[in-house]
Amino acid sequence: MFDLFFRKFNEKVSLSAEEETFVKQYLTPKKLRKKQYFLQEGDTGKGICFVEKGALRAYVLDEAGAEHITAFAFEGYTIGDLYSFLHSEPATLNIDALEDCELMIISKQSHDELLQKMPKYETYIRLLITDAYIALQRRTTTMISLPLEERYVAFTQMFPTMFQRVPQHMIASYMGLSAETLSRVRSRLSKGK
Amino acid sequence: MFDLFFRKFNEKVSLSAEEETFVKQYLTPKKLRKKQYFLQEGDTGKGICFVEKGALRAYVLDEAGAEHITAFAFEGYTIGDLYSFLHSEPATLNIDALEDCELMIISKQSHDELLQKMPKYETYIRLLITDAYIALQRRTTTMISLPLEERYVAFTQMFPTMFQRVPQHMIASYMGLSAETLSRVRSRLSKGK
DNA sequence: CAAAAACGTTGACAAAAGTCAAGACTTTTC
DNA sequence: GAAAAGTCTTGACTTTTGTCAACGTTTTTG
Repeated sequence: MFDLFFRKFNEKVSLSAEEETFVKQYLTPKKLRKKQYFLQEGDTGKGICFVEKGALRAYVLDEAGAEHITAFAFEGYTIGDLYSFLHSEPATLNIDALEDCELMIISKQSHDELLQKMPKYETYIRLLITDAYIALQRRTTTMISLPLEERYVAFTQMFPTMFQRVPQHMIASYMGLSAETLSRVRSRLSKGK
Repeated sequence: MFDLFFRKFNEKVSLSAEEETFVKQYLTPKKLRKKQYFLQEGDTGKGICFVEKGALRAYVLDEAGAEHITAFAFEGYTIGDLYSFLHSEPATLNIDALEDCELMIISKQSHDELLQKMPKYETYIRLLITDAYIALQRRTTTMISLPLEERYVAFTQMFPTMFQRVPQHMIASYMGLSAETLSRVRSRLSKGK
């Protein structure tokens, strides 16, 4: 149940069995059925979640009510509304399950206590956020510097999993495109050129 | 000379006078004239820099040789090619001075030593990257979810300084737009919508 | 298993953004 | 202080992308 969480943790900072037991106290497992929300705009205090199994997405709604997907999360990813988590403010993101999920939840209180009591946790978090930041930078750079066709190819290479598990119109949304445009890009790419 | 660096540091983690002296050993001041590079694509081991005074930009070149600005940095900001810094690999970014600059450089070696010897430094870095990540997330969300006019307004509010010190065509580049399009957005906005 | 919902594609058209070129104005540089 | 470089705007035109609608297919769901 906690397998993947500690596998990923140990990849960054190695823990003894005792340390793992200590950290486990602060984690709350949670299951989510497909389409259920982990977080809705306005919620407070829901924590962040590590994905043991399944897939989720985060999205915002614009004034017209259209969804814009800002992130996906699969096994081994961590997802949440980081700003609202850290500042204990209402969420601006919606996060829901694309598949049935098994999650490990870390509450703000657990997070703060772990930071205080366990330097290795701080290191883990630092490395986690650093990786996330670098990935997001790469995504941003791709968005502003590559023409559409190459941007699509770059995304398929960055996130190969994503393209098998997520409907195309959601990938379009994630890329800031209409579903039709993405469909046309794909057909152009497949017809040679 | 080190004033702003420690002011910002203390905003996140407070340091005693002795601790400040300790950290100072690891910092190298550097001045840069306008248009000089701090970093060029392919460089290794140049570190990251804290801006005491002045302004810089980071950009990538596409195959056609066009520049795409990925970031600006002003007083109090930290800028560098984070991935290449942390992994000691050749930079993929170019970073140059938009104005005469006074910088504080942290080398990879200093960074690693400080992380080892000083838990407060690790905390500072964690908080720094967290803030940077949240800001970048906000930028990305703005890019995919807002129509152009509102996106421009959102940027002017996010970075009020930027719009007084940076030529407009660079802001256009940062937003992933042509200079002409940004100029037209501005004229539409000024002529009362 | 049947009905409903979701999904991906395509066509016709409209809207948005990019490109190229010219011109006026400002700042830099020697 | 004159020439050069950089900057911003505008117009005409082209290309890209979005929108709306329709259709066939697959997946969900009761």
